[in-house]
Amino acid sequence: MDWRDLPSLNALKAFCVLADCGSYTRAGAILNVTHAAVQQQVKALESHIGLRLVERSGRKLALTSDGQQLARDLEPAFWQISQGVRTLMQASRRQPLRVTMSPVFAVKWLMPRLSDFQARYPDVTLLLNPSGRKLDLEKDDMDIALRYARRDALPDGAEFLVSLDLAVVGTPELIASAPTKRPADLQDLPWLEELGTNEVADWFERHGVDVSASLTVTQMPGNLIMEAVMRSDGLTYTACQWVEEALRENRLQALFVEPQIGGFYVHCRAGEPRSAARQFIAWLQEQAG
Amino acid sequence: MDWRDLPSLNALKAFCVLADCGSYTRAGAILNVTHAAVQQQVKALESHIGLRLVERSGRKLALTSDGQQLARDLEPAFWQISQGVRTLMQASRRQPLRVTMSPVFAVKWLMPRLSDFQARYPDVTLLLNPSGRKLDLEKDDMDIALRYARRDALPDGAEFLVSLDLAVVGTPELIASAPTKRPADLQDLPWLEELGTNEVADWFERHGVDVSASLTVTQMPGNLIMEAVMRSDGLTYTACQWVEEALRENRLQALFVEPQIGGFYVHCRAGEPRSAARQFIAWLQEQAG
DNA sequence: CGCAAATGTAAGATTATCTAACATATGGAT
DNA sequence: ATCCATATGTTAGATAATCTTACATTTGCG
Repeated sequence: MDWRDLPSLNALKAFCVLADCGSYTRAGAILNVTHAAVQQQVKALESHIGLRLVERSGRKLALTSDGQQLARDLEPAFWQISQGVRTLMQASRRQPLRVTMSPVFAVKWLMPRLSDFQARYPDVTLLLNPSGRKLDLEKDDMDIALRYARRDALPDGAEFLVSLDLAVVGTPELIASAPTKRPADLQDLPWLEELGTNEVADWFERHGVDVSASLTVTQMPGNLIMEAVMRSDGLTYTACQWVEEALRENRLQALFVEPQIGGFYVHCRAGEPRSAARQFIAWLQEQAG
Repeated sequence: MDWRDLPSLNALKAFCVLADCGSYTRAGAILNVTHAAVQQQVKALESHIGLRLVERSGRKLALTSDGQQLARDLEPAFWQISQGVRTLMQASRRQPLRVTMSPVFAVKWLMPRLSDFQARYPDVTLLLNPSGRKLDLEKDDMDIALRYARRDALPDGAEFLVSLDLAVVGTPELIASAPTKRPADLQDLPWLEELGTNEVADWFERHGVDVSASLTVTQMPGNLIMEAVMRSDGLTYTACQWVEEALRENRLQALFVEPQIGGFYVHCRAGEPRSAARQFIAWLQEQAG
């Protein structure tokens, strides 16, 4: 295959359209360019090949016999290319964009805004996967992940989205039931944390408290924790933003607030080519910023 | 046919070559560009289609199933295009370049230089047609004409080549046989001119001589004229350059020399696309200049 | 482990391509 | 016939696509 002295493929395309419709002006309209562009392309093609392909007779154009022969070869070839590309593009459009995130982020931040996205990009189908488990983009076949991280530990390639103030949260009653001046004071109170995580012990460690001593931590599914906290079953460590309303109404209190210590970032699978992914990420950033 | 959202054909070409050879670096070499160019084109194509087409596993590349499907469509299409173009280009190369000119120009100017052209462009076949008749480029199917014109009457689109000094020419014997001070003196001498032309009468008219009175003009084929002039059969009107040697050796004399009054120009058929034509014309200009 | 040989990325340079503006040509309407 | 609407043809300069350069990253091999 002699790829090197192939003429400009755009010129071939222009000629093929011209052959189809028999007019520079109309061919230009079809290709969304001016007649002059088509005419220059065709001229360049004639010059590359070394034969006249088009002839003028009056106001009409006609292909020379060489031009007709070339058009006979080009038309099916371009048709085949067009079909092949179209098939893949349709397949691509049918695939929804798969997004994974923690359930609390889905409920508190993403879902309330989602109707705006769907109004602006009605063609994009989102497939949300709220999951406590941190899914792997490649292995679990996800396109985009929205995850929590501390500010100082953003993974590579992540784009920061929403800043969060983390704090220890409990009912005023529970907090009043014991001293809460220093972090160490809290180790005698009951704690609740998400199944499979180690947030509470980490928190004490970061605050210089040795928790090798007794520490009552009950693990439960994330969606049940706030209910239990509200019943004064224990303290938990969470973002003030997720319990904003309860804090405002004094149904909950926040202790040892760490402002903007971390937040949610967006992570996109490497090399994701779909424009829908770019659109969704840009929309997330707009909503966040 | 949806010509408008076809992806960049160059990107498709790059992908097709990549699919062929399985390496950005090699594909770049084949297309005579860097690996980075290929890789950007393929990435742009993935982004246009919205699907990944290529995957890296270690140092090797592999097409995704979508990529394989696309390559299956593209390869025969590009092959067909390539064949169609190649066929026409070969046909074009086989056609010789048809050049018409006056016989004297062929003999005195072109032929002596022709071996230089053929040495430099051995691929170009010239078909020379020396002809007294002024052929029509279109009707007589000629590509290039080399013709005489006065400087002040160059036809449109003509490129001037060689400047000529025109003069009345005759043997010293003939010229000595009568007064030759003023143009009018010459009207009593015998004249020779090319068949079918009117050069002599025109010359007298330009010099303000009324030749409605007797004027002896013998018309004959151009190639016989100089022989007859040498035999003192008459005067003729010609370019000093064509009889340079005879003038130098005083076998002929020139009267009323009009320096640089006209010359030969080259005229190419409108829209001639062959590079051979451009090469020949450039060579003519170089030889002339 | 360090090197060689790939791929990946981004900024800036280079080309190809297009537009705008005007000239020319043609066929039909007045 | 002459004018006008509608084509094509041509060019300089603007715009956009494409490529290169230079560097980073990844991977397999000795």
